[in-house]
Amino acid sequence: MTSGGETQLGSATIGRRARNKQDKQERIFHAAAALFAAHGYSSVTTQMIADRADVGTGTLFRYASSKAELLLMVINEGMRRDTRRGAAAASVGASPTEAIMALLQPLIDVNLAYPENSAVYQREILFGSEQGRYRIEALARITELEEAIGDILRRLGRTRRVRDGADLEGAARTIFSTLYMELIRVSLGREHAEALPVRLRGHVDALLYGVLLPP
Amino acid sequence: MTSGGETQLGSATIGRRARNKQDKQERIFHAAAALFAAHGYSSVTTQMIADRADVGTGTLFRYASSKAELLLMVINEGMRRDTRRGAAAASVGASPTEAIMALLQPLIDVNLAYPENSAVYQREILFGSEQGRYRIEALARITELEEAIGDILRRLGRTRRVRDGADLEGAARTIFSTLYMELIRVSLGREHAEALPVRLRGHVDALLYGVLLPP
DNA sequence: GTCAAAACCGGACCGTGCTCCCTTTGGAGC
DNA sequence: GCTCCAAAGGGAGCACGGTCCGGTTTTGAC
Repeated sequence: MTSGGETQLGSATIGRRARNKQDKQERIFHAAAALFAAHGYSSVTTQMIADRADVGTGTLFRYASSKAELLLMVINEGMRRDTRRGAAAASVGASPTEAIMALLQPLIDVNLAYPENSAVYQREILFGSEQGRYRIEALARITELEEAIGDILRRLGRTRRVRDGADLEGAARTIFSTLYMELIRVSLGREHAEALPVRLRGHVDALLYGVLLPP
Repeated sequence: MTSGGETQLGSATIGRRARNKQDKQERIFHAAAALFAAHGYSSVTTQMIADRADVGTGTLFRYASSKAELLLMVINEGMRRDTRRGAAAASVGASPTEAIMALLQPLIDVNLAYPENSAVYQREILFGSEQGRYRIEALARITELEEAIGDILRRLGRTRRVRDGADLEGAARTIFSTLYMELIRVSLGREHAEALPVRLRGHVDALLYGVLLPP
């Protein structure tokens, strides 16, 4: 290398240490993503991930505090990618029900594509250990989703009259809880996936009826 | 022993083997109940339970297929005891909301008394392994609860007129899902327990509005 | 009373997630 | 260029849940 050249281009001020770290982070991410997708959460061991990422197990747990966190890390990334699409679709959605459905589409898609991993994802979001940065990130995203539903309801409240004393926040939460439980039922194979959208629409419509006054 | 005496009184036809079995079952039950109540699920090891029940670990897993099943076994028993009370209260409950609240009281009580164990209970009901007799029993109880709520709604439908095309089954499910999620939130310490009844009533009232016609 | 079959028991053992602690690396100060 | 310390790495090992198999007890037929 020509003297000093490398310090000038690219990530100049980033030292070798930071680069190493980022590199490992990426290796771990890709190893985990590939293995989980190929074999499913329970069939993948942390040893396999460490080997594939070419790091020791000790190192692995320096980048994610548990096996579950590794899954959250991977799925969070996918959700971030797909969520923009959902939000965009929601903003042009004709009916409020459609808008809400559009928002939830990414969650539904993950469910269909990777049922086992998705079930673990839901489980960890609800019951995972308090600390854990990737769980916190997932929770934040969930909260956003809930608020987005609230937004839709509020927007709707400007066209249609809202019932006296109706609690829009509470309604958003009810919708969200219901959808979440339906999602879990499906990802556990206790309900057929095809019927999911229909059921969801039914739930949402009923709730809207309870909140809005007849036109 | 006097000849033949023991075969005549008490559990006559029950052989020594069956009696041993039942005895062990009870020892295991009480050991698990005491330890879980005293230290909380995660701090109890299967070894501790086996020791206290004075059986080997191999034997322990012959009576419950996993540690989680041991917890389900213990809590199911408590629920069975308390649930009658709830159902009785529900049938004399003035408003439908009150009736529903009365039904859920046992679940709420367990939540308050043993938050950690309760969280594990919910988790296992939702995500536990498919087989496992105690989980199946718990699921059955949950289903009963859901149907009891449906009953209350239907009973209500005889006094008040139901909206055209309203889906009472669906509504019962929405209510149940919402309440269940609120319960989980509390048992995870993410919401204050005191506010729970108020929130639940709010959810239920809103949904009833969506299903019923104004009087 | 004898004996074979069946049911049962329990502790040694295994796999897995995760941790502990020693080793290695990176880079700032001189 | 050398020193030195903090930070990152890594792998042997631990704890715990769960299984397996050899030995023992109970049962029922004769």
